Amino acid sequence: MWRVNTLGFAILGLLARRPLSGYRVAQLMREPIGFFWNAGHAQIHGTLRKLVEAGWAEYRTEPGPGPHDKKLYSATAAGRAALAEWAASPLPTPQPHDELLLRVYNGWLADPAAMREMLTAELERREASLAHYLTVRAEFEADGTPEDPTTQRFVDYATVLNGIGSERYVLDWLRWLIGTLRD
Amino acid sequence: MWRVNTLGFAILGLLARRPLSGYRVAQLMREPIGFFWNAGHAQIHGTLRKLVEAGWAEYRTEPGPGPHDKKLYSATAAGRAALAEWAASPLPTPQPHDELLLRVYNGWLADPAAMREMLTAELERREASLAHYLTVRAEFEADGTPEDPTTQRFVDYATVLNGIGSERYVLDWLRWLIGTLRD
DNA sequence: AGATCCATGTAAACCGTTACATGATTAT
DNA sequence: ATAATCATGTAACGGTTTACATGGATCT
Repeated sequence: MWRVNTLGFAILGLLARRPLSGYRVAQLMREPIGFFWNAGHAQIHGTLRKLVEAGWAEYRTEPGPGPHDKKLYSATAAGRAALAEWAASPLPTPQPHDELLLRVYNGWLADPAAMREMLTAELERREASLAHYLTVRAEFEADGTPEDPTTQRFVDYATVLNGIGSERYVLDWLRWLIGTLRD
Repeated sequence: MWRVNTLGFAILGLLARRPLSGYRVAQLMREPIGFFWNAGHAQIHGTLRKLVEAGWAEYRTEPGPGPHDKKLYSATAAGRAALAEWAASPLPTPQPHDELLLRVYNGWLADPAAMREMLTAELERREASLAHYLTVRAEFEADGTPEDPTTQRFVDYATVLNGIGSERYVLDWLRWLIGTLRD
């Protein structure tokens, strides 16, 4: 039987919250989840099939638009239990892939003006991202700061706070770096 | 001809600094580069072969221990030029894969005590990592803070500062999160 | 004597991206 | 009329991991 991979748990985490079509999973994989995980629809459909084979998800069919039926997936009790155990199990050592740092590491060879341009574009992208996180945080706090770590609302809030911290430190670092590239 | 991927540039960045065997590349891919990129030796040998085919790297053979000859790779002039251009070219939108955040996102289902344990282990790992970065920074600054962005010494320093900032914000966030899991 | 380091390679399996393929419903 | 959205799938290719395979030199 298939050894469920991290993407499997990412998808199961969405199905554990509410039943979804593969198409909706792909959307959520862009918008709230996209800040820490992502996958395209081709990969998602295959993984959903494997989750069903593993007995961790099930679906009911509805007549959908287009040539294929719509499938509404949800997590089974076994799937939820496996997800709950996985969430708190020891983390594997991370294998980072940060292209920005790789660019900077090789930046001593590059034209400083071109480097400054690339970094400024990245700065602007991340300023927009921070602004978005701050809006979301404000919406959370307007309804009362979440406090119970066993609620969906709390964990959503926690990931947003992480996003804010993450963008803030990179922005500081980028501003310092761009400053060293002044002529 | 092969479209050089990000790993190709990661390896080329090491070869642009000094000639290396594939084995040494694999070592460096763990230790200083491992904080922002990584790959196993199987992938590295294949990519080195492709870099040579592309005319961006070359090697001279030396009798090595074991059944195969040792190959000392270095970047060609064309390779260096391509690397310099790539370093400052626009960044693709990043596709994050952060398992820690995925765990937290599903943590509402998990046992809070188990969650606290996993997060505490991660906290300790990252405290050690921060301590390491701080030592490296102190060594840099003892010899005078690097200031010229067109030197290897400066870009190495810049990546270490990034590491410090990155670990510090996650540590703050982890301490807050673990605090909410007190019983 | 045994473990670790240096050193390179192949093969199979799996993961991930891109392109191709179809087609109804709804909004502009 | 045209575009976007909803909806699912396959095929080909390329990237990544894991296991297998070999063997000298050096350290404990």
